[in-house]
Amino acid sequence: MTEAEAAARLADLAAQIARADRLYHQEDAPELSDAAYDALVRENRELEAAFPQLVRADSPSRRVGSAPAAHLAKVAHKVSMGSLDNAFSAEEVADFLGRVRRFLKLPEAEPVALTAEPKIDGLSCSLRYEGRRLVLAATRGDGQVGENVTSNVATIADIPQALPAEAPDVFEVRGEVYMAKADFTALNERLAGERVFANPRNAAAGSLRQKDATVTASRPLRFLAHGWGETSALPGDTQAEVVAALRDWGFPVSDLFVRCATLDDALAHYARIEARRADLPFDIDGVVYKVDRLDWQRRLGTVGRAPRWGLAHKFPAERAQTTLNAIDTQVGRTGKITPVARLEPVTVGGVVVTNATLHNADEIERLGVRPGDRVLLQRAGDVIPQIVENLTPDEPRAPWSFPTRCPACDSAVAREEGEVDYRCTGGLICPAQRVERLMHFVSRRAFDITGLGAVRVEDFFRDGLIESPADIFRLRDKRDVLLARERLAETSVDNLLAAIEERRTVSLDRFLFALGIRHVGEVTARDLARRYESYAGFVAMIDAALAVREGLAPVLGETERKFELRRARELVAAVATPNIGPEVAEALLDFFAEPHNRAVVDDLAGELTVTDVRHETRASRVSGKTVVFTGSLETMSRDEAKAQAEALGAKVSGSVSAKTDLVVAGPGAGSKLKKAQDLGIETMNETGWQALVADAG
DNA sequence: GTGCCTCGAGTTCC
DNA sequence: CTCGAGGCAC
Repeated sequence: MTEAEAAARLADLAAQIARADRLYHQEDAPELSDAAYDALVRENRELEAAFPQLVRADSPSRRVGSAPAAHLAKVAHKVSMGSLDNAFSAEEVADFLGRVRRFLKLPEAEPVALTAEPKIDGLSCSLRYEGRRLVLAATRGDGQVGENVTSNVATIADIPQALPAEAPDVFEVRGEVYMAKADFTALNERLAGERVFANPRNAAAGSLRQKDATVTASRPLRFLAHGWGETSALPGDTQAEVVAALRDWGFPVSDLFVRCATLDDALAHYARIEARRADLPFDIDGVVYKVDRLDWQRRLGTVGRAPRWGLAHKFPAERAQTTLNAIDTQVGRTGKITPVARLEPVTVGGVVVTNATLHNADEIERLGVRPGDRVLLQRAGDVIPQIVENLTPDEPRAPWSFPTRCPACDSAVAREEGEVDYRCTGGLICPAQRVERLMHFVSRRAFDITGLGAVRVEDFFRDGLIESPADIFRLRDKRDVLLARERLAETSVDNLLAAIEERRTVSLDRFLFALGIRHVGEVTARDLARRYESYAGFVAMIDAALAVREGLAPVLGETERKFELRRARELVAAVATPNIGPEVAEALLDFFAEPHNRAVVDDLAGELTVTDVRHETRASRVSGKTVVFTGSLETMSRDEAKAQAEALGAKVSGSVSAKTDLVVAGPGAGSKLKKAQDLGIETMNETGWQALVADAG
């Protein structure tokens, strides 16, 4: 190869790799397989080795973080890695403590000790030790599935490769991988000129998630332990004891970690940490509190993605001023019209912000903003940009008015009685809504089809390749049409089709969530799936409920209000699923009553295998039974009792009927206990219930 | 009827 | 992440 040919090839490679990086990171639509990507990177490296004088300023090899994380293997966490709820004021911290007390039903005199430590701005990492040897390191990822960074972590000096003999057989240490401020500055100087990292957090993330661990080794990464995941045994009964054990085993832990006996102590520690913030060798964005007693942590459990026993008390967000250039609107999958602020680009908290949501018309009115105004911006929770205040002095100007026509389909825009949002009335004909629904369908929490990101869904929809979800599963018949498309090579087409085939079998909960029925999100879809277990069972319920709804008519002498109440009650009874009330029941039935939706769902189901969902529970003598709690519970809250019952496979009901199997009665139980006794239903007190739970393990 | 808690839906940047 | 609002306990 001549030098001229090599130079041309290097230019070509730089462009291809940059494009692949951009597609992967920003558009979520990779066109190259991992192997193809690696081949490009390898060829680039070899050419540069042969012609060192030709190394380009924009060479992929000189770019920081050039190996995208896509190329790291995925690992499922045994115990999910959640995030913490945030608080921004002392009041919110007090609220948190109040919630803890209420959940645990603690007497007022009982103190709740908290641990407090700085919240380091790095990236969470889980280190799994088996037989006291480090066997796996993983990033947090989405909390359920992270990336395998074992070989990278092996290069971090702070992280022990082995635990001492007294450590348990299985132990997952969790903590933060970070880069010290001074090391970050030095690294950027060393990388001089080329694409430098914006902040230590990005530097740490970019350095850890390298395919080539020798790159990680050259980066000054550090680690601080603050928790744990799966463990075969725990070296203590409190957070503070376990953290002390982690330190004894050789893990760095924060020297600002303290145990606080009271709320005031914890807040004082927050103030102390905040005062020292600038002098600390690493970036922090707040203080983390945890309930010290581990038995309480276990009882408090987790809700959604965050444990009830922990809280991140964040420092006030950084703010910046900028100009509001325009207010645009966009249409969501439900037709909601959302106003978005287009801003003069400005740096806030280390990133350049150009857009910010304005949520709704009320928010715009509250802020009194119009295009041209100066506004104060912050990144809420250091992530989502938010307009805090309008800085343009009040002067009489025409207020910004909400569009009356949908920006996508020109249908009328309407605001329902008592609702804040304006919605496009175009429904099924609005292309924006159709595309958004398709995007929801393929999104990670729904069908999770890799290679079918926002950009491609939009392209395919526009060109008529995909009009409804079922069309996605018929793309395999259009392989030649796909191949004929620009920028879609054979490998990408086959990768995409393979990804689609992988999802041809789907669990009922994901299936229901993916349909995008109003008010039916992930949790509600799971409730429905657990209740009906199979697709056939679910459809049977829908048909029966639709028949009930058809048959509803006011009876003679019934007032409209009474009729509405009866209608709501009967629909809720027909759907018969926990946490589904009148509003969701109505939305569900509205969806299936629409013939077009029904056709779309039937068509889709015909392409798929929908697998049954069974609620995984521990076997116990209340599995499959209906339990009612009545009276007051003394050692636990109702929520906790309910959670226990559900974990044992029981259904919790609020009232006693012939279908009830067990009534757990505390002091002050009245009519429900009496009714249970009259019906000959088994009853027990709280101690009996605890024994039953303990029996199940 | 009221108030709490949780969920759903929409959003930003890399 | 934030907001509004649905569901349910009190």
